[in-house]
Amino acid sequence: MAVEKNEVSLTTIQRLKQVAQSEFMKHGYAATKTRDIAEKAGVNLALMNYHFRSKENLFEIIMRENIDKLFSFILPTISDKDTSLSQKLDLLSEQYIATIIDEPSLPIFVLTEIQHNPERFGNQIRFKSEIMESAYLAQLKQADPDTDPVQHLITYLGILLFPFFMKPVLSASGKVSEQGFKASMAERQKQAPAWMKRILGIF
Amino acid sequence: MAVEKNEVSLTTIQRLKQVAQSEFMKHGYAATKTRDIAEKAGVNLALMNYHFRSKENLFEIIMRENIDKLFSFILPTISDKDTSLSQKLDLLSEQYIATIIDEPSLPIFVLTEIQHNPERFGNQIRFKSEIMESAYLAQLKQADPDTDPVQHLITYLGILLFPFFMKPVLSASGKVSEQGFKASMAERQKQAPAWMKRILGIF
DNA sequence: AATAAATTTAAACAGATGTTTAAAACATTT
DNA sequence: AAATGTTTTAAACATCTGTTTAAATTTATT
Repeated sequence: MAVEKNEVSLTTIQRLKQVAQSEFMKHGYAATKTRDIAEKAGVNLALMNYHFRSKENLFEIIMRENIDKLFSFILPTISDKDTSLSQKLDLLSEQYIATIIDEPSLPIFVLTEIQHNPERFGNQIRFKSEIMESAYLAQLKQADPDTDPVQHLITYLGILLFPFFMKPVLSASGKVSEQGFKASMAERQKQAPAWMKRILGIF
Repeated sequence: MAVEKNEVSLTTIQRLKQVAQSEFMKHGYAATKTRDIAEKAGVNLALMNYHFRSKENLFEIIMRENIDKLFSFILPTISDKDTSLSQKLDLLSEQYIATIIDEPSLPIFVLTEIQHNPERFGNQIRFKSEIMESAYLAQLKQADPDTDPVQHLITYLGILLFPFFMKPVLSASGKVSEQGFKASMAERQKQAPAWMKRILGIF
């Protein structure tokens, strides 16, 4: 009995999760060391296993949250039957870039780890029902009946997310600063919907 | 003296490189074990170090080749001053998708490892001179003077490459087969230039 | 054929790394 | 205050993993 979720244990668990999230994102699962997580969280090494059983289990918890952050959070927007396609494109651009801008390595992290372990994480994306049968997809199909709407969905995701994949390249080549990247993403946030509307031929 | 590059050592080295390439692409650098490479190449463990000095050195060789495969191979196309922007967009779509279709995990692999080790690999992309001063970029600027041409470059790369990033997600969700993916990429190969031309407002 | 060089092998090394153990410290309940 | 449960710690364990060594084998040179 005794404690359910007291102050101390919560902050310990949260510190571990925070540091784990940061380390996993920076180095990927395999290159992240439990000792680094413990050290940077300022807790004893064995505490990680006490609270999370194993590195793998901790990782799975983190992954679940990040997959949600990358895919599931847009479900309300794309499922809304009361907004037009044009409005959805505006909203998606705004929401996606605003969400990812502060965690720019999230997309590449999630997609990399899904690729390294497809059987484990692939099915966590509620792709079939919620996305495939969304109003968004139907509206894409209506706007361009000749093209598989999934292709347009991928294209728009690419327009919104691909710059985050290229960020390390741009940064390392000394071509773009942190400031400059954020500015260019703010600009893209405004232009992306218009670009997609031109592709779809809607105005 | 003696041997320079005889039959046997070449095939051993090539087998090691082939397997290393495949293993690094599947699991990433950190999760790839030297023992796996040796075993799958059918050579003794120590031979890898004899021929390549270290796992890291072998990886760097592989990476150099893959960065070229992802970025440098388009330099002739984008530098050509005798082709129009429209022609370049056609060529890029054709070349990029044809090159990557047989190695679909190449883009995510390269960009992930650049992110994990930006100082080492980031500067290997000849971004400044060859790309920034290319005819392609000038023509993008001319077509849309109000937008940073680098942004259009990134957008088009996203349209062409992002589906490869999504492939594990689509596959794992059981929504798309290997066959289906290739077919959709063939379709995209045809449509992508038209989409980009609509974004740029050229016809 | 004899010698030298290059390649391959089996075995071991050294350090890293995820995890466990057993005890201590701390908090809660009775 | 004693007893019970929870959290934290230091240390050790067991395995994995990149690399090296020294000898054997194969290939090339003279």
